[in-house]
Amino acid sequence: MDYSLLLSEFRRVVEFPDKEFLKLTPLIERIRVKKNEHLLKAGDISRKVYFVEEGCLRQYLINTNGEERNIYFKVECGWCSELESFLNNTPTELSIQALEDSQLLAINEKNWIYAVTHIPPFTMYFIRAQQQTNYMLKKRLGEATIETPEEKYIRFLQEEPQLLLRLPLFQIAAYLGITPETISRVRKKIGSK
Amino acid sequence: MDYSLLLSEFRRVVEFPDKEFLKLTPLIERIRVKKNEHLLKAGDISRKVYFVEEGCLRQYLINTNGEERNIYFKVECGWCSELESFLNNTPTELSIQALEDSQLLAINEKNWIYAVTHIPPFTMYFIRAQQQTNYMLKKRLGEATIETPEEKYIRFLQEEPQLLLRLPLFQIAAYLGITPETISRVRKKIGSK
DNA sequence: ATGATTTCTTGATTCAAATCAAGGTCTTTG
DNA sequence: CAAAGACCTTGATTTGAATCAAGAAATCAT
Repeated sequence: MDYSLLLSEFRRVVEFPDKEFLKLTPLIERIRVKKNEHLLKAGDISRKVYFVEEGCLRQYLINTNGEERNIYFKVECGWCSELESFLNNTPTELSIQALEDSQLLAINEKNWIYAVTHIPPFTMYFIRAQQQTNYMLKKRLGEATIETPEEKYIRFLQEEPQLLLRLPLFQIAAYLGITPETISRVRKKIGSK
Repeated sequence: MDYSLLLSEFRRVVEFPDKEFLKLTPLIERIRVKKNEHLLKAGDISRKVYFVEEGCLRQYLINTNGEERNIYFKVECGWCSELESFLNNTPTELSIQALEDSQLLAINEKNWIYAVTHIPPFTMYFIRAQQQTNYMLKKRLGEATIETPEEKYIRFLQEEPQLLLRLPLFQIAAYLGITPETISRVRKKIGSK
């Protein structure tokens, strides 16, 4: 079994000795999911933390009208989970779905708790990664209601251009909180794909 | 020095033996800030993590037009910080300001890193608290662009009614991402304060 | 390849919330 | 207490994005 992608992601952020990593790998399973398959649905209790080796996941909110908003997309080297549900054993309101056929690493609840309490570099990696997510979410929350559709799309082009190439427009629209029609018009206006 | 509020907050979430807590208290300082004073301004590098003993802080985003959006308010027993800036030594885009005269506990960078690497219950508390914030932010990010002003205000009344009593309306408006005029009209419509 | 389905663009129209404006209420403070 | 300033409400108007609708382009499956 090759876990080099995971290890390199850890080492991007913290020091992670081989010895500690060997304690972690037995706690991991590798799974494959098909495009459109759900890993977590609103109302379910989350049982696993996922690391994307290949493919793309989205976490999203759906309202009573069936309208959806994507919270984020996670591609290679991204983590996707709903720890709040996982740790408190409560149903989540946020769903997780594969947008491409994907290969994932998964850690279950018991193993995750073991890792975070017994493998210090994992703990520190986790705190740092959480923190980055946190800051990103705070910024995006502010931007969500202060920026115009044009500003949102231009920011997206600058910050996450690679997603444009692999996702359909309506998914990006549901991420930016605007309609596909509006994006189409912004594109025309700014003369950009 | 009395740190009972902090200790009770820890114990709300995790087990926290007195022995461990005594390792933490020497790392803390108590500070007072006046209403409207800034603890962190966009462009600054964050140096401390704050725990609110009394008063109210807000973290907010400001754009080039001077428009503001409040990310959240933190009152008694809340934590307010920008760890991302703090840990990476990079300027933050999110400011922190006192909205009332406030009494805070503060932990500086060196001490925070010591605590999170040497005081396990602090580490676990921190991970759990981060996680809660994370989930709250994800949900609010989805809601920010899917809910109507009326839905936002009603949710606010249900979830955080105590804030209504201590904050001016325009701060709440900047939190919900709508104008004070719109809130006024929603109030009239739903016949509620 | 070809038809079927999905996705994207463009145009016309509607509508909800922002903006602009003014007056009223509440709070602070000298 | 009076005056100033801050805050909130209400009304009139504007406007930007959503919605509705249709057709074009791209992708997928057989």
